[in-house]
Amino acid sequence: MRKRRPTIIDVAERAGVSKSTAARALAGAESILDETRERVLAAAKAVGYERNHLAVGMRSGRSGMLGLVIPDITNPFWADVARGALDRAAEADVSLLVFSSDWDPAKEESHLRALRRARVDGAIVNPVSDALDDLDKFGLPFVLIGSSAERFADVSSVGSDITQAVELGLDHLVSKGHHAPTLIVGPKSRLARTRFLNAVQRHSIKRDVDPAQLIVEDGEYTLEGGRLAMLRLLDRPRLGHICVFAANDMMAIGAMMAVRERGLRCPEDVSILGFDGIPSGAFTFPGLTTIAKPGRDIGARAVESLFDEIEGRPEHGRVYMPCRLIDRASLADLSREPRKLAG
Amino acid sequence: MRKRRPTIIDVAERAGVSKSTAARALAGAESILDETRERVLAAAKAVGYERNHLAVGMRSGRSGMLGLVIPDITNPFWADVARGALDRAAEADVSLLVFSSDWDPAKEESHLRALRRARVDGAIVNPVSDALDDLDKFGLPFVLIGSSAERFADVSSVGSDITQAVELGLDHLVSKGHHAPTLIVGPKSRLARTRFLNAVQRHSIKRDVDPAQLIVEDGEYTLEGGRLAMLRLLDRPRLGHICVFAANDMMAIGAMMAVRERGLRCPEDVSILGFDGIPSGAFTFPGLTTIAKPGRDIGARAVESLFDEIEGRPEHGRVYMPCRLIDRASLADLSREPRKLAG
DNA sequence: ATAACGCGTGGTAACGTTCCCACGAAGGTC
DNA sequence: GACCTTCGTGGGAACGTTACCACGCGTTAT
Repeated sequence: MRKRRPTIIDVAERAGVSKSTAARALAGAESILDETRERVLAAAKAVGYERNHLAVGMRSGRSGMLGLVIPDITNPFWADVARGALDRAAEADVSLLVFSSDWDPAKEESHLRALRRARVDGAIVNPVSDALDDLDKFGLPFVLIGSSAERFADVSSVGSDITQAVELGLDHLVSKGHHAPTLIVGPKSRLARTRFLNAVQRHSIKRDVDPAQLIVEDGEYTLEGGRLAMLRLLDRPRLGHICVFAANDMMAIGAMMAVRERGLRCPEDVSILGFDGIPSGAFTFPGLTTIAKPGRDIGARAVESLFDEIEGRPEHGRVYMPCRLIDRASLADLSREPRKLAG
Repeated sequence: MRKRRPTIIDVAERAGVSKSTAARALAGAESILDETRERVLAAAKAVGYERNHLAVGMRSGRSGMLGLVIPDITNPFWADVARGALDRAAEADVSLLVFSSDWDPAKEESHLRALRRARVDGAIVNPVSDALDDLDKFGLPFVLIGSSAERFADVSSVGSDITQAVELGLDHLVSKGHHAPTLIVGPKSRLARTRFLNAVQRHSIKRDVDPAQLIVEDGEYTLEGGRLAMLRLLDRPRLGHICVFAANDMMAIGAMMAVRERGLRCPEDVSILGFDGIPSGAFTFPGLTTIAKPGRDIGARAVESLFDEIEGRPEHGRVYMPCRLIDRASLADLSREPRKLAG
């Protein structure tokens, strides 16, 4: 038997004032007698009053809720993004409605509609569907996350700084004596592949290495995709120590497994650099050296951009957050002890 | 410039009926002329009408939203739980407000209050604070998750079946020739430790092994905790192959690292069985054999129990979901090839 | 002395929905 | 033909909040 929740009218009656006055006191307005305010506040505490956000949202047009639509909360990167968004939202006393789209355009659209029905004040989305080009007509302030956001011209977005990340990785590789890494990248259709490849090529030119001499293997962005790509790579004629820069930690770990499968050793025979910074990289043997995307910061920043968007401060910009290197043990140091090349 | 969203009145006007009739048509009531209904539906589609859930919630007292408060969405187990809850809720066209408590009672309480203000219909919580004993007075239907839920007598809860899980693990150990595993468990204060220990002891007696002869090490539920415990274990006088049953995958992986650190090998010198089923276990070398908790099922089931609770079908039960064994490579098979014991 | 003003407060409408009641027309029963 | 029922529809209230306007009182300026 759940009893009725106290409303502002209950508070007003108990304090012996009108509900307008009670509302003013609760809202902390200034044109009110101190004594009255205190009486109202005391009454509110006494009856256990708690503001009904549904009613507030209805009256003010602001629900105090934000939507978050990401592919899979189970994926460590997206969990990290969610965590950042959650924390930043909680700070601002805003609730987050979370949905997982599973990379399924149909689910994405249905979740977006659910968000609109729930009257969220705005939404943070990792867009999977191209069909969202009518995003501005959707009637919601949006902030997009990820490189796929670049398809949408006029919408704010937050992502990781691929260029900086690749530069960081390549510089680190050079410092360890690896000058022209083999690349394991994603499938042809994906925008992220192009972004990654472009960044590597641009940086290679700066370092005076011909991008054309870079070996590239591709595969799905999965453990198996990385494993298969590595296996193909190991089937090629070899000329000594192999250094692999994978576009994704899962692929990097898959590559590591392929190396072991072939009776080779990492980092002695093959050096591997990953990209993502998933926690699992700390548990592989050897530990995976990788470039970590700032998932948490991205999530937090997305919430902030969304606030701007909602307040009508449309800076409409793309924000790229810097990545950082996690140096573990999957890279051989060829610079110090120039070992004899196997092959 | 965002324009006003169409309301049911806009629909009614366009269809040339009253808003009552429009509401009836939209709700799919039966006492209405087919022709009228179709006219209203067409009008709704034409103006792009979408029901305002805030208003519905306010009128009906049901917001169509559920709360989920878990320690950390970044923790793979909790992410899995969240995913299950998210999917089940989406199926029922219900939205989920997600919060992370970070094992902090203050945050937990503040989030719970936020949930109440948002007028969610119910909440799923992994209780961290003991101070929640006035849970029934809180004014929200609750379903609790995890073994800590047992402190609360009259509240429904969902968790994993520790007894069954331990039995599964112990049986598997026996089938591989390990009869009295060493236990690495959590710190003394934790309820989960007792549950785990009890289950092991009960099952040992059934198998005619004296629980008193079981070696127990404890530590924090972390990588480092497991590593330290294993190190202590390896410092003891050894008598051959060591078999470890860790109460937690992170500890198991930490133990694996300690083994490598001491120049020993897993599974040749030390067998390790984990408990949790986190994805990282697939990437260790060797792959971690472990018992997987059904996080996703737990989340889904919690949502279902919460629906029951809300509908006033208070079965008020504890549900224990079965775990399953993931057999990878961290266990030596002592039964087939009885190897010479090192020591 | 009167007008003008500021302050604290109360009354009321509005947000969008659903539910209950009432009304008119049509059909059936005596 | 007068009554009752059924059906389709319209009118209005209510959910809890906030914004706006108006009122009465005391103070200050003319």
